[in-house]
Amino acid sequence: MKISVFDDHDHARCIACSIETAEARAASEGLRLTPTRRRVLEILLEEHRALGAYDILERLNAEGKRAQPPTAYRALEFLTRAGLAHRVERLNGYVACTAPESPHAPVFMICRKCRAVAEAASDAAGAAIAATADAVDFSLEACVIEVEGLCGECARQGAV
Amino acid sequence: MKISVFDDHDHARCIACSIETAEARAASEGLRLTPTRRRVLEILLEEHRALGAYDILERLNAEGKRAQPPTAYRALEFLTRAGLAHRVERLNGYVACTAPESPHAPVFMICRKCRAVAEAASDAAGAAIAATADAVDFSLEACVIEVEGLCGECARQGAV
DNA sequence: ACCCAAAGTGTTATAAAGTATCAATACGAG
DNA sequence: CTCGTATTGATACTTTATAACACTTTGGGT
Repeated sequence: MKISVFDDHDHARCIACSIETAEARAASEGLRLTPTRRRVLEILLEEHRALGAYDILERLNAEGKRAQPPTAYRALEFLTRAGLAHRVERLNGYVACTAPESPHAPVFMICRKCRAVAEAASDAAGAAIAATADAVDFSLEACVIEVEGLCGECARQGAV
Repeated sequence: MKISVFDDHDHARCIACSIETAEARAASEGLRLTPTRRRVLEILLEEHRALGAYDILERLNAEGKRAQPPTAYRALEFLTRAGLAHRVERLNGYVACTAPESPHAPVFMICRKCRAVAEAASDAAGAAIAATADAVDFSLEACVIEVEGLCGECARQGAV
């Protein structure tokens, strides 16, 4: 298995596909993918990196808006609730979801050198954690798994 | 298995034991457990809850100090590097480590009602995540696993 | 005992991240 | 059309975190 985010891939297609899914979801589930929300999703999709709310804000404002912090936070909250984006706790940032069709407990792989963030899935990890929660009588509602290290590319380049 | 943090337990002993371990580690590994650092560890040990740096600061200053933010952050950084405390990303907070003897990849169970934070361990989850990282050619260095939900007590009380 | 370098602390200032509030507006079900 | 709800705009503020620099303590070498 290779994880495309860390390598070259058809990024235009990657974006188009996500937007398409978002629109389909919006149509079928009554979500309101307003212009700002849609634009924020596009901005997130432009990079496989976590962007902070203020990064988003900067980019919105570079396009002529006069947006204030709540604008970014509201759009990001909408997107995360809709499963179209995820918050990366470790980075106080957000990434577009790369598998918005299906609900899932994502595992993020954060390269500390190139800052790329890849979304993987690990049913085994999810199951193990569910079992642990169960064993200690804890009723699990949400799960954050974030891994930090080096992506293959950076590791081969002998990153410090 | 029961997780003591969510239930009654001999907390005084729990604190004493951790401080003792910290001192032993300091002696054997050349760590400098200075008065402020030690006091911060004690403060963290007082509750099985995540405290923010500014909570710590407040408590230090309630005791007559005139500490500024960097004082708290420095002590917390020392403690986390030494493995005596952990940062809980989800809460922007810190908890004392409940198993400071051995290095480990902790799993935090965060009760969203009573705010208690329990530290569990799941070798299976760690192994699954390591396998996932390996599969995508990612070289893992650190791993954050944080679970949110309800502890048994709060769940039984019919928490919302 | 004395000096030095490294580690630790105090202090000031500021950056970065996130939220409360309220007025104005757009939207869509009836 | 119109009423109620969701969304947006705008102002101000809180919380979290760090940079920078001077000063102090500590422990090893001589």
